[in-house]
Amino acid sequence: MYRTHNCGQLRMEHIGQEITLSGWVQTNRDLGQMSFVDLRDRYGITQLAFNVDSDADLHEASTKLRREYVIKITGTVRERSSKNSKIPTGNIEIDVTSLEVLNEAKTPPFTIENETDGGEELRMKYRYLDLRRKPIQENIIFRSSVAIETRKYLAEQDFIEVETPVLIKSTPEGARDFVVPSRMNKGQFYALPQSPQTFKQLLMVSGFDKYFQIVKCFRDEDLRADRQPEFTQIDCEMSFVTQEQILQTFEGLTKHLFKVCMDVELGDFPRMTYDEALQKYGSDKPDTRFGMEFVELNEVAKGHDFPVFDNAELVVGICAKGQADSYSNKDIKKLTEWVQRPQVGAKGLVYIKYNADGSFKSSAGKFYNDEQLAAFATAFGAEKGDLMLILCGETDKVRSQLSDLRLEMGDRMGLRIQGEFNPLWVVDFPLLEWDEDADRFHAMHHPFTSPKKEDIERMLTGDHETMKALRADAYDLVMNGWEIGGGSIRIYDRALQEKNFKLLGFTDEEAEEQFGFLMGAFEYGAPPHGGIAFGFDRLVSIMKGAASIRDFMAFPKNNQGRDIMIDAPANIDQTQLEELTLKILPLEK
RNA sequence: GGUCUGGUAGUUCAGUUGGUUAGAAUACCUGCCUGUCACGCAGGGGGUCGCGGGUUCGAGUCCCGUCCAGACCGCCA
Repeated sequence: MYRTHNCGQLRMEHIGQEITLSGWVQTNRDLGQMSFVDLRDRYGITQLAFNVDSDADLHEASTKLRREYVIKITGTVRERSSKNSKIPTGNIEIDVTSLEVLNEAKTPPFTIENETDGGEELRMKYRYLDLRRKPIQENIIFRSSVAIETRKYLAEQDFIEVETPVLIKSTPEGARDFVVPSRMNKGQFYALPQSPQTFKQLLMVSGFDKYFQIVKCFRDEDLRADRQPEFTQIDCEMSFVTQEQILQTFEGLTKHLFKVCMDVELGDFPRMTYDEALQKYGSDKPDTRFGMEFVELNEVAKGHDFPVFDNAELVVGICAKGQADSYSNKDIKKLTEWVQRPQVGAKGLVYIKYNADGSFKSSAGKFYNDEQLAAFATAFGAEKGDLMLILCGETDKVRSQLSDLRLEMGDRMGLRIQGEFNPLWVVDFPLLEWDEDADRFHAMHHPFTSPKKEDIERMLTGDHETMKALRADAYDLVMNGWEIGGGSIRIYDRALQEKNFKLLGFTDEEAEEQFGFLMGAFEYGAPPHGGIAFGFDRLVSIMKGAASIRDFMAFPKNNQGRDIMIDAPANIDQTQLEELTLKILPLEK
């Protein structure tokens, strides 16, 4: 037998018992006549004690133990003479009577400790060693608990978990597909799903009523800290439901997960329309842990011969409470340069300081007297000591730029507090988005999203401008500035789906070829239905306050989409290529 | 496709205006040490300064190219 207990288990109540433990050597402290070895497994660390007086050979053997050796020991639990309050097993130690080295280990390339000295790349190459580290193990174990609780919660609500296929068909809409060549059907390709969207809708047609799946999805796009080419979704679909019922169900799931996995009680989630989110925060995924809401200033700003404002479509700003004194001219200059970086892209930044003595100072002071600057302050609701920051330009662009600035100021002012969770539902998304470059509409959510009931008639008959104004029962769950998930009420009528494809630039033939199976299914009694999908990796990392999802995936890929541990992707040999009737073209230089 | 930052000992990093034999910490090895728990003390080994080219009497340092990594923009219905 390898073990009677694990390394995190033994306490004072076990004193006197003979036990067997197996695990990894964390450290070895050799004091000459005696030595202490920390034995580690995923449950904890237990101290092993060896003494030359009780067994000289055994003590000698213990000094030969190196980091990460796998050993098995038998011994007696005894009280420590000097206790260690830092670890749960710190009151006891094992008086070892037998020691077996199960496997030796090379010196690891980085230290396997909570605070490792290893860099990102090295840790990824030796991910199996990185995963021995407690913080990473805790992340993976936490992820598992969230998955298990999700299944429990949804199963209790009569959801059925159905696996949908991974080898499916490529469609040009949306993200790039990963494709898989077919050997039996030469020259043809499967695609890996970007989501199980059409299959879950077909399951609704089949009458499964409430479906969920914790499922891998694939997108062949560039990576980010929060974006991986393969990722996991909690994917759901329900029949005979309203948007309200879906929101209730998944607000319930979210609250349950925070309660059970985090012991955090979330209050009811506020609702905000898409338009309101953009107007107040310049983003459809606002971080509502802090206010600093946008104030639109066209009325006070325009008509004072300040051409920058006069020529702008929208003048809009934020008020940074109490920051007037914190920003010198030099700081303002730096902040201006910050908003002018290409990532933000603002042309400039206008500030108004409402000084403690009641005076005003502004970069636009030439154009506005104190009374007019006071009108700005009134619009902002600013008080003495506040710093007003104003951008202007095209509405869409300036909102996005000010959103970046707002988040930056939130960071600087310490308003984006770790461990605070502010969820909200953003609702009433537009159905379609006009793409100037492609000269056609894009689906804001996806092409299966239904317009709101009251908009259906307008969609079937309306003109171009009408289409831009169509709203959908589409919704996102947002938390702390991150989109956790999104969904919609779907189209379940063939004619409406055909109309939608047409608006999105599909010919009838393309629509039939790519999604004929779905529209065909709509003709055989499709129920009204809708659903939602949560980004599981993101949800888990947000719950733990981490920015990167990689630490919550056992084996993530790097920036270039490579798995540097197994060195994938890789070439395949000529035989495989021939079997698949594939030929690799020379790479362009 | 683009922007920025970085690449020096096993590892994390420092390295001044271009100038002697490239350093620190940690890890590793050896010795000493009977209550350590980031044990301590003494000693030791360890370097293609990512790679290629150039400037120079002389390059870790400057220039050009290239590779790799990370963050971001584009992209992600």
